Amino acid sequence: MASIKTIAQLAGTSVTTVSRVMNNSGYVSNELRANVERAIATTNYRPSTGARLLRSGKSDLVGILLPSLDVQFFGILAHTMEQALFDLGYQSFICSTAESAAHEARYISTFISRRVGGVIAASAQSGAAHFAQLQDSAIPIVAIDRDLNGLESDAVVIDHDLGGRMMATHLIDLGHRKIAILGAPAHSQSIQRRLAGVKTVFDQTTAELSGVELGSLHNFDETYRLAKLLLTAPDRPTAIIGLTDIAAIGAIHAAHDLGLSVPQDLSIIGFDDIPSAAFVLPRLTTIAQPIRQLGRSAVARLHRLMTNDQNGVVEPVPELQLIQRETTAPPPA
Amino acid sequence: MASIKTIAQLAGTSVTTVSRVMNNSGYVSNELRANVERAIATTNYRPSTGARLLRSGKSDLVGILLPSLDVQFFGILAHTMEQALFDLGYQSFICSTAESAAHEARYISTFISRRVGGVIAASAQSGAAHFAQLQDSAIPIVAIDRDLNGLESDAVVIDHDLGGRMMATHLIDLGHRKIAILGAPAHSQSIQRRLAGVKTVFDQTTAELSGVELGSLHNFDETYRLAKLLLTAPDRPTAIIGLTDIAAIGAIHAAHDLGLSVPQDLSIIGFDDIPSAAFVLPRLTTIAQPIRQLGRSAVARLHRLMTNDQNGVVEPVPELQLIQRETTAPPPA
DNA sequence: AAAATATATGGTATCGTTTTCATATCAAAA
DNA sequence: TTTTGATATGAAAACGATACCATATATTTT
Repeated sequence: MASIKTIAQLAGTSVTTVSRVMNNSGYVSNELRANVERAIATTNYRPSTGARLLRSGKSDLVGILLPSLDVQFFGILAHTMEQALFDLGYQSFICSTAESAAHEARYISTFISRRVGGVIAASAQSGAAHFAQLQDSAIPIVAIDRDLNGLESDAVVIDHDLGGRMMATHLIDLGHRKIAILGAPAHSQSIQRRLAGVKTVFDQTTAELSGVELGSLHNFDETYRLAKLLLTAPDRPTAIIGLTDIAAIGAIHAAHDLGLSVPQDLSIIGFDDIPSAAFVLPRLTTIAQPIRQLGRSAVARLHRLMTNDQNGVVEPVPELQLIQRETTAPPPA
Repeated sequence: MASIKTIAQLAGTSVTTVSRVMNNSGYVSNELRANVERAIATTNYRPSTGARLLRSGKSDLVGILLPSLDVQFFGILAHTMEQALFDLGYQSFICSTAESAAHEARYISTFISRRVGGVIAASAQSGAAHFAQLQDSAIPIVAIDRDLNGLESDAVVIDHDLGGRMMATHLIDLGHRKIAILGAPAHSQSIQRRLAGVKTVFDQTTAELSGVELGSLHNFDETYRLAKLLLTAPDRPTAIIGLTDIAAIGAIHAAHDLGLSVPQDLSIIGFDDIPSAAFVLPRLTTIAQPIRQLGRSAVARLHRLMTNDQNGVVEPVPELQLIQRETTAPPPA
């Protein structure tokens, strides 16, 4: 592989000059500059990031830690953040932990090894021990979607509790009095917060919580199964709150297969507004998380931390929005 | 930041010994090993990947180049490949080009700078000029989903032409004679190949191609609009071939909004089998791409190239499968 | 007892960059 | 004519790690 020495020889000059050409620093005559550029072009030489980092100590790499990429929510998040970082001149190092603590630990180790300049993380793990290492290494961290337990750090998190209240309020306002809750994964911080929000509302009204089913796995099959449980119980609810869109979609299918019409016999509301929410028929009423704004906001915060920029506006945490589509209506008379 | 020297001092030994402890090579007494390990633990020191690479020349980094991550197909692909690479001990450097040639060029430059050991790429661009640079740098490349134009390289690509034939055959076997085609994005290599496959079948039967609409953007709104065009034309087709699931879902919605029942009035078939395909009601009949197998197969090939392993079985290119769900039936009498 | 081998440790060159320092020429200012 | 500053160039040190070489002692084999 060609190195800066190769280029220097080819251009008949010193490595110092080559470095100057590449970094546009100092003085270089037009002649030598041309020679160097020609040499670079013919060898398609690229300076080694490793050596560069080693010498200069400056890193433009940002670690992005997500629980997965095949869940669309995180796919969109990763995509948005990488675009935003790219535009700011950073490189993204995207990692998917597959919800495993071991993977997460290994990746954080890698972040330190690669001397990343900053980290954006949505940790699946409750313990934040690994993240303390980052903090000890003076690497700025921004938490996204869920905050890092017991770690003081910047966090870009939507108000899940409010989201829960919005779902409950919408259904109660429509006249529902027997409402069930369905969600997954039970261990997730955001799920628990939405659940808490929902319960807050119930505590203040006469509406009845007619069942809660929380699955451990966040997928269609699991939520579909639990939805059937909810819908075949005695004194069936007139509405279901899906703590995620996947759960709500599972409920739609369960209702469909049980011969129930949505929203005539049963109202269903979801949370997230993933693309599939608009694809199902009837189209799902849901609370939209501003995923892309969330990502951009996290990037902006990290950028501020990395550049030590004190001034400038603090980006507001993006707001939730009720997207009223076709799966909610007043309860049957 | 702590370096190997810091550890050596702390442990009262030389950098050589520290290196030996970290790499489990050579001889180290239990006492010194313990000292070193203690020093590492207290500083949470991690060896610099850059320096390591510089000295040893060995890279465990694999570049993954994809057109996007917010399209679920690529999200799943990225996720699977990263898991497979992780298990083999590689690090993944996932990049999303946002379908832009400029991004792609910059990323390939980055790959060379970071001295990646190999690349897996689904290029959005037709010109493969950038990839030639990789090849010149002796970096092994595996193309996935679409092959690299004019570049001799290993490719893991499903048989899109066959996929097209499977869709057409299924509908014709059901008795359809007036069939329209809907797809996007028009410039995509895979879309064109599926289209060609469909047409092959039409050339050999009396079935009539009653319309072809190709959008430039691959999203719901665009395909929904085109589907309406197809369905409001005189002599409406009895079936629509969606070249992607998104297109097929657009068609389902168009039919629904036009008061047509699927599959009684109109049959619809898709391609990909993304999760949403099973979420829509009626559930979409489609040709499943074995996305995860595709990813694993690409990783296996790259691994073989990187280790120069000649023996071992060559992974078969994964096969397509017709998933018969609820959107296809014989045409109305 | 001598030779060979296993165990243990450290010094130093080296990888590819950037940075600092040194030096030289030339033009403009004093 | 001497000073000053801009322009131009290169030699050498440094970054953090590994690899090679040298050295020393302990243990085993001849």
